[in-house]
Amino acid sequence: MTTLKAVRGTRDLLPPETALWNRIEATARRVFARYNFGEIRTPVFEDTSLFARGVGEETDIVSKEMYSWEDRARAQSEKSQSLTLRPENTAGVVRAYIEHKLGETGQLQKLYYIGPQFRRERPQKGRYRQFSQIGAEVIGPPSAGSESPLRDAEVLEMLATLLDELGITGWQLHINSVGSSADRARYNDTLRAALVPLAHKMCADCQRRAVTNPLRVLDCKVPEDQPIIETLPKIADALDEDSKSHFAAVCAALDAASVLYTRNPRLVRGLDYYTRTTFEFTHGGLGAQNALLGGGRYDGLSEGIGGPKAPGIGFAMGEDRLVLTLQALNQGAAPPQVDAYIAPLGESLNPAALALARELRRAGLSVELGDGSFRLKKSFDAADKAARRIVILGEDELASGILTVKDFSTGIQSKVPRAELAAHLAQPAA
RNA sequence: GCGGCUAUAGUUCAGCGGCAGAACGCCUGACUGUGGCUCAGGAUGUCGUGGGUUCGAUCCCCACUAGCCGCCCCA
Repeated sequence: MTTLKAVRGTRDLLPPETALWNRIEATARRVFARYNFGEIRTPVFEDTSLFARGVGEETDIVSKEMYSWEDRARAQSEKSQSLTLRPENTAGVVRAYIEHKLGETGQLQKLYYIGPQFRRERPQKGRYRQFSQIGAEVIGPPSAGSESPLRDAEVLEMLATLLDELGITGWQLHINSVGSSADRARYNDTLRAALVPLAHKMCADCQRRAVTNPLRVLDCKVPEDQPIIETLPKIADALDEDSKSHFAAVCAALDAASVLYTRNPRLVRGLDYYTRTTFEFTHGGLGAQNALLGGGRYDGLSEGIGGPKAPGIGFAMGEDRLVLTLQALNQGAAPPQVDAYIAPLGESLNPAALALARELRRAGLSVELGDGSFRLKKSFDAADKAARRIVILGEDELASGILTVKDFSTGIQSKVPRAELAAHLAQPAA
């Protein structure tokens, strides 16, 4: 019989790494709360058409990376339905915004989520088929200020703060504006036309991109192509006046808040719904997956899936990549040390050891419980790895109520009355 | 989906067409209630899975699976 394994592109997270995941999530929740975001939890699967209409039929995500299946009809009268594991969470959040008529509140909605997403891609380090994203959306009717460049800048400033508080040093923020969807379509045509006489001088990938996806030519990393790319029309020149001034206002607000960024006129994102501001936080040391998070404004998404006008801006950060980055920065989780390790001497002391452990744990201490069958030497060995102090519980200690405690950091051994034990163990190690 | 590299002990990895190896970790003892250092001893395992070549395959060949790197694309 073949042994079962986690399926391709999925994996188990084990201690102590899970402690790092919890720290990241706790930090994100703490920062989001300071900016008055509330948590939203949407279903892990949705109607397939939500993603087809929201993310874009022609995107790679929708055309070849979704986990979709036909949910069978239970009765003759019931139609079967195509369902899909969510490949990203923005479409689900906007669907919920529409479904619950959150626009009718007249208030700006500030929502964050943390959870698994699914894409059927070739797995690589930092790219899994089930991956976790931490994201947030600011969305609402225009009267609530949802189109204001201040919202863009606030989200970016929040992200800079979040990365700082996570302990990620050396991040870079790249921002750009892709304009309205009309601007974008017009620029796409301009670029395609401009590439016609140039493409044959470029790399094979670019020759293909020039036809299939001209915007991607801007991302080319081949050194020989760079001079040609420099001569191509800039998207900034294709923007209408509103988009230009909006982008200028975003930059001005970032300057005022001293958030460092780079204007990157080549930054184009892969999802169809992005308009105006797009951005990406990157970090070296992630290989080809150098993006920690990405996002942008999506002023037409709600209407695109049948909702009211509800401009918004949001981002999604790859939690797996935050973990990799923090580990690379030597901020991975160390095995935890409990306050005390209780070593009963002899199996007859085991019941008394449990009673003592219960007493200490109820006092709020973290306690590891050994076993009376261990020789004391073995208990010391285990205790030294797991705990700051060892508490020895033998016949003498049980009878006298005076316990033997040794502090591993100082090597000092002392006798502590049971009534004072919890307080003694609560003291920080010397 | 395409191309390249890889798969051997719990972990990181050597290795060779003829008995399966090291380091670290683990277990036992020296030391009957005292860890870290030291010393002595011990167990590590379907050599990824299936087929082929061969007297004989962990090694060579093929397929599959998985991981890593790159491409596409993206968090």
